[in-house]
Order: sequence, then C-alpha cells, then structure tokens
Amino acid sequence: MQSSNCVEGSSSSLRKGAWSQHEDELLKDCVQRYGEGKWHLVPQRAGLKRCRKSCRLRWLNYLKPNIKKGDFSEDEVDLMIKLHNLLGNRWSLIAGRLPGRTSNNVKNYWNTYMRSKEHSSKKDKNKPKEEIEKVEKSHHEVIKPQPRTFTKPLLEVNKFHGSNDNSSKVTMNELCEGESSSRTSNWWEAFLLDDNEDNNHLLQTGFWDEQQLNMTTNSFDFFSEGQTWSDFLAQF
DNA sequence: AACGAGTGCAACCGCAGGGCG
DNA sequence: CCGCCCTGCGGTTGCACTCGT
Repeated sequence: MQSSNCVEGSSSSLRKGAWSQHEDELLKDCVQRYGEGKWHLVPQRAGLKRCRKSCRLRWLNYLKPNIKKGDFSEDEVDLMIKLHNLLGNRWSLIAGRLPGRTSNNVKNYWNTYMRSKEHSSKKDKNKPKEEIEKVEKSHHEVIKPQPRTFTKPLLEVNKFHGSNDNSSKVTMNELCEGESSSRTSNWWEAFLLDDNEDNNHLLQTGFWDEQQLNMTTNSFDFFSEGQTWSDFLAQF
C-alpha cells in the first residue's frame, strides 16, 4: 500500500526529519484555518513539503493545543500501568484516558519505563527466573476489545429502549474516539460503571456475543457487587 | 577536554481497517 | 462485492543530549 507512505509521489521533493519553527507555524495556521482532518490536503494548503502523515503526526504529537509536556505524574504513571494491564499496547486508548498525553508520548514513556524495569529485574538475581516469568506472564493477560459493528440505538439505550431500527451503524472504533461525543466517549467506562438495567438490556439484546460474555464472566471478573471503576482499577 | 555509552523523544514506516464510488 | 483511497495505530529508527570515565 504505497499510497499511505511518505514515499508517495516524487518522494525526493518531500522534506524529512526535524520540523523547523516556520513549518510548525504553517501547519498551525493551516489547521486553525481549515480544521483538523483532510490530512491529504494539508501539505498543499499549508505550503509544506511534507507528507500528510508527517503533518498529522506533528500536529497530534506536538502542535495540538492542550498537549502536556514534561514528566508524567505519579498518578498518571499509576493509571498508565493499570490501563496497560487492562488494554495491552493500545497506546491510543491509554492516551485517551490521560488528558493531554499523546499515544506517542505514552508509548515512549512505557518503553523507557519497561527498559528501566527490565534493567532492575535483571539486577534482582535473587529472584528465580521462573518466578519472574510467572509475574510477567500474569501482567500480560490482556483484554483486547474486539472490533465490532452494532446498531446506534443499542447504544442509546437511555433514549431508545426496545428500538429495532438497525439502519444506522456505528463501530467500536468510532466509540473510542473520545472527543466526538460525551455520550459515547467513555462508553466502556460508563458501561462498566453502570450496574443497572441498561446494561442488562445490552446483554439481552445480544450486544455481547457469546465469546465476549465468556470473557467478561469467566476470565475477566469486572466488578463485584457495588464496586466502582476506581475500585476495579485499584485491584491491579 | 574528549569520547563512548546510555537515554529520551521526535519522526518514520508498514500495515490494518473503514469509507466510498 | 470489489478495489481504491484515506486515516490512524503500533513498532521501530535515528538523532540530539546527558553522563560517566
């Protein structure tokens, strides 16, 4: 799939490497004027000799407002570890739960963190190898959300109980796009938090297929009675 | 002061998946 | 249904900076 790479077109004319301040300004102006998205148009609009992927990455990881730079706080690290236990290397999802942090940010930090951890565990020669492996293994039993297509009304259970209109489809990925909608932004968190009849409704309407049901009830005991999301995370 | 090793982070690459004609 | 195009993600690379010798 060559078109998605920065090799597109006459690659020789495309700039690579570190961004200059001038390029940053051009990109900022462009995004402010035309908004985010349509990245294939951005290089042309901004007058940049950069591929669209490079533009997008620069904006998302560096130029976008509200991006937090600097060290991760203890709370952030704590949450990151818990989320990583839960989600695995889903950096974008993890970053979505850490305000102001980008997936690249999180990924880089994690790699660094893991490297230092690995370093220290190697130092810990008293621990038997098997024990270390056991611990590591248990930390990598990861819940991977399955991409799934389902009906909008299913999600809007508060408004549309019992609706059978399957005309408009919405995907899991859409739901994971945090900023698009407050209703759906924290769908999984909300779902897990709400031990109420709406969730029962989702179960009854087949929102979870058998495999997922098995996952939630057997290998992944989400909440005991009265347990909150914070309580749940605190288990890790 | 010089140099090599280690570290952090920005940027790149390849791929998967969704939308649309 | 199929193929093309676009977007976004995760893994990897490369470079600049720091630190120890």
